[in-house]
Amino acid sequence: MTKNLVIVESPAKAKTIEKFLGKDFTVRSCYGHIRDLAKGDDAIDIKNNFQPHYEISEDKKAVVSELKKLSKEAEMVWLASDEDREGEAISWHLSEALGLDAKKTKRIVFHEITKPAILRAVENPRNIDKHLVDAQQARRVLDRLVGFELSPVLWRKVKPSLSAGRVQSVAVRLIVDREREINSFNVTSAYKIVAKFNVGGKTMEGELGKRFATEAEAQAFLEKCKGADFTIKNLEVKPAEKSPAPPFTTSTLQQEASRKLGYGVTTTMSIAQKLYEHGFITYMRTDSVNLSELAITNAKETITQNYGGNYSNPRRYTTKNDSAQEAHEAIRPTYFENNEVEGTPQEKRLYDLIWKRAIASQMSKAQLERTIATIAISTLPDVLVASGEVLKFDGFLKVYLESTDEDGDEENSKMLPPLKVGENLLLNEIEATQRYTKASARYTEASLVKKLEELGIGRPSTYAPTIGTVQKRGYVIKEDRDGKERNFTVLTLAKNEISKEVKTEKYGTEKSKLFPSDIGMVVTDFLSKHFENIMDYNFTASVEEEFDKIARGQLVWNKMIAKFYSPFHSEVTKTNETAERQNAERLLGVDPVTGKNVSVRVGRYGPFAQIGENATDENPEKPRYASLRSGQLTETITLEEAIELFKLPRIVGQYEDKDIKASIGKFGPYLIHDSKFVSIPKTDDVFSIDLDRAIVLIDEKRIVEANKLVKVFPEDENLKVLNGRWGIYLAYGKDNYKLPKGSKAEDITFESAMKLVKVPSASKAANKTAPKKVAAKKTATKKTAAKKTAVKKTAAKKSAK
DNA sequence: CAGTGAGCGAGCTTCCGCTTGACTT
Repeated sequence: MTKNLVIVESPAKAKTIEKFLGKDFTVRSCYGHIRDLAKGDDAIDIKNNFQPHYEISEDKKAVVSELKKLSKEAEMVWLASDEDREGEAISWHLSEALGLDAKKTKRIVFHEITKPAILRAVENPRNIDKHLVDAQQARRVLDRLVGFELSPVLWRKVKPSLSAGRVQSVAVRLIVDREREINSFNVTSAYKIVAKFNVGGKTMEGELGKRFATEAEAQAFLEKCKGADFTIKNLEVKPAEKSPAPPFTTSTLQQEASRKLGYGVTTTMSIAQKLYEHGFITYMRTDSVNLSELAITNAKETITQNYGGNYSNPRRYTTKNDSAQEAHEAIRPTYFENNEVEGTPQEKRLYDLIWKRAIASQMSKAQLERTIATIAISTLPDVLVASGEVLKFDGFLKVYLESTDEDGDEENSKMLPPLKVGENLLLNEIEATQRYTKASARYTEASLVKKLEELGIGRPSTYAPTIGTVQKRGYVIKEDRDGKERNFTVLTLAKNEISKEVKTEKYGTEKSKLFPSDIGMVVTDFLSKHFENIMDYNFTASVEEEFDKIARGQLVWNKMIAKFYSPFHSEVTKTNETAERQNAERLLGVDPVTGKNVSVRVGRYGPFAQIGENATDENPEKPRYASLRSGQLTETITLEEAIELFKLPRIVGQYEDKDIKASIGKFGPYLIHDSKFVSIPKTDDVFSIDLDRAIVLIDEKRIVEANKLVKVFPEDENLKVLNGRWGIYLAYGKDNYKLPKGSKAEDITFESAMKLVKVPSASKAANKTAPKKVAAKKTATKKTAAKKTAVKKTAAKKSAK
C-alpha cells in the first residue's frame, strides 16, 4: 500500500526519480498521452462549440487501469508530467480518466532530474493550469480539423490515401520550393585569380579581391602581371576568438549526427533512445540548451581534471527560439566523468558526440591570431590578399568542432610564413580558374529539421516521424544522384608565359538528399492555390501566438477555433465543388517520327509519357505509354528525354536461340531471356548495353542461382535450405525463415527445420490477414483483445525484473 | 517479384504530439 503515487511520462524517468523520493513514494509512468480524440470524423462536435470527444488510446488501456487501481489506494497522487503545453494536458487527461479527487491530487513540475529539483518540486505543488490545457486542446483540435478536412480533398482531386497537415504539408513545400529554386538557378562562371609565391621554401597564396567574368578579361589581367614585382604592402595582425556551440537539442543532435556520422534522423533518435534507457544520457527529445547546476559543476570538475583549470569556462545557455517550451534539459551525458560507455559501435559513437559537444560547451574559448597580408602589384592598382591563422590557445577545440552544411571549398586556416612590410616576393605562378556559381543545396533529413525548427514547425518528438511521413506518402524521395561533368578553363602565368588548359570537374553529386516527387509538387501547388494561409511558412507561428494567448487566459480556445474554422471550411467545400482533378499534364511537343503529340501526366501508377491522343470512338487507335524513370519529373522532362523512354523494351540480341530483351521495370533496369529476369547493375546503361555484356550478366546470374540451393528434403519438396546474401536460410514455399546463428547446412534435419517453419508461420499469417479485414468493428474488437494481452505480458515482464 | 495508364465503383485512406516496444528486410 503506497502513500504517494507519482506519475511521470517516461518509465526511465520513473526509475531514477523513485530513488530520490524514498519508500513513501511509488513512481509510475503513463507513457505519454493516454487519451486522444476519437478516431473517426465525429470526434469533434463542430456545431456544439467544437466539443472534443476523447477516448483512452487502445495501447494505453492497460496502463490506465493499473494507474487507476494505484491511485485509488494512494493517499496523494502527484501528477508530474512535463512542464509544457502537452505535459499539462497529460496531467489533465490523467485526472479525468483516473477520476482523481481534487483534494488528494497535486500537480508538480521540474525540468531537470536531480534530487534537489525533485524535492523542491514536491514542496511547491500547484493545481492543473486549465488555460494551458485549453491551449493544448486548441492545438489538437486545429490539427485534426486541418488534417481531416484537407486530406479527403486530396483523395478526390489528386489520389487516394494522400494526406495533408499543418506540419507535413509545409515540410513538403520547403522541398518543392528548393527544387524549383535549383532548377531555375542561373549558373554563371567567373575567373578567380590566385597567385602562388615562394617564401623561404614555403608556398603562400594570395587572392585577388575581384573575379573576372570572361576569359578575355582574365587573360588581360595575367598579361599585365608579366614581369611585375610583388611586394608586401601591408601586414595586419588581429586577435580573434572562437566560442563553442551550446549543448545538443534534438534538432542539433540530428544535424551533427547526420554530418559527422552520416546517420538519418530516425537512426539517431533510436540510438539516443537506447543511450537514454541505459541511463547514459539525459532525455533526447528536447528543445532546451539549458544545463542543470549539477551538470555544470560536474562538467567543470571533469574538464579541470582532464585538461586543466584554464580549459574550464562554465556557461549558461539560453534558447533563442520562440517556440521552444523547455520542459527538459539539453541532451548531455548523465555523468561527465564517463567519456565512453558500453554498447554497440553506433551507440558508442553517438555518445562520444554528445559527450564532446556538452563538455566543449563548458570549455574556454579558442584564441587565434589572424594575419592579413596585402600584396601590391607593380603594374596594376589591384592588390592580392593572403590570410593566415595561428591557434594561440586551443580551448574547446581540444575536443570538438561543430561542422557546417556547406561543403565549402574554402581552405581552412593556414599559417603564413614570417613576412615584412616592403618585402619582395618571388612569384611561382598565377592561376586564373573558372569557377561556377552554385544554387542552394538540397535538404538532407537533418537540414530540413533545422529549417522546420527555425520556422517553429513541429516538435522534437515529431521531427523524425514527420520526415518519415512525407517519404511514406511518396511526396519526397531520399536518394543519391550522380553528378554531371563539365569543363572549366584554367589560365596559368608561369615563367612569363601564359598557358591555357581545359579541365573537367564533376558537379551536382547528391548523397542522401531529399527530392520532391511529381505527386509532392502537384499536391503543394494545389494546396498553395486553394489554402494559401495553411501553406504559409508563418502559419504555425501565427497560430502559436493565439495558443499563447489562450494559455495566458486572454482568449477562449473554442472561439479561436471557430474564427479559424468558418472561412477554412467554406474554402474546403468550394474546392471540393469547383476544383478540377490534378494530373500535372503537360504537352511536350510533337514526335518527329509519327507527327503525334507527346505529353506527360501523373496516372494511377505514377508519372508517364504518352505519344498520341487517348482513344475515342472516331479514332480507336490507342496511344503508346512509357513510365518516367526515377529522378525524372513531369515538370522538367524534355521532349527528347520523353521520346528516349519509348526506345524500350529493346532486343539486345540472341543467346542460345532466344531473344534477350532490355527494359525498365518496377525494380529498375533488367534483361529478360528465356523468361528469366536479370537486373542490370547501375554501372551499365539499359539503352546501350551490348550482347556480350548481357550474356556475361545472364551467366553470372546462373552461377548464383546454381549455388543458391544448398539442401533439399525428400520428405517435402517445399522445404529448402538456400544460400543468400547473409548466409544460409530456410525457405518453405514462398516464405523465408531465419536459421539460428551458426547453423550448418549438414546439421539441419527435416524435423528441426519444420519446427522453425511452423512456429513463426502462425504469427506471420495473423499479421498478413489482419490489415486486410474489412469489417471494421469486428477487427477493432479483435485487435483490442490481442493488444491487451500483449501489454499485460510486457507489464508482467517488467515487474518481474 | 519487372506488360499497366479506362472505370459500373465497395470501402478504405487522413492530422500532430506525448511515450515505448515488437516487428522484418
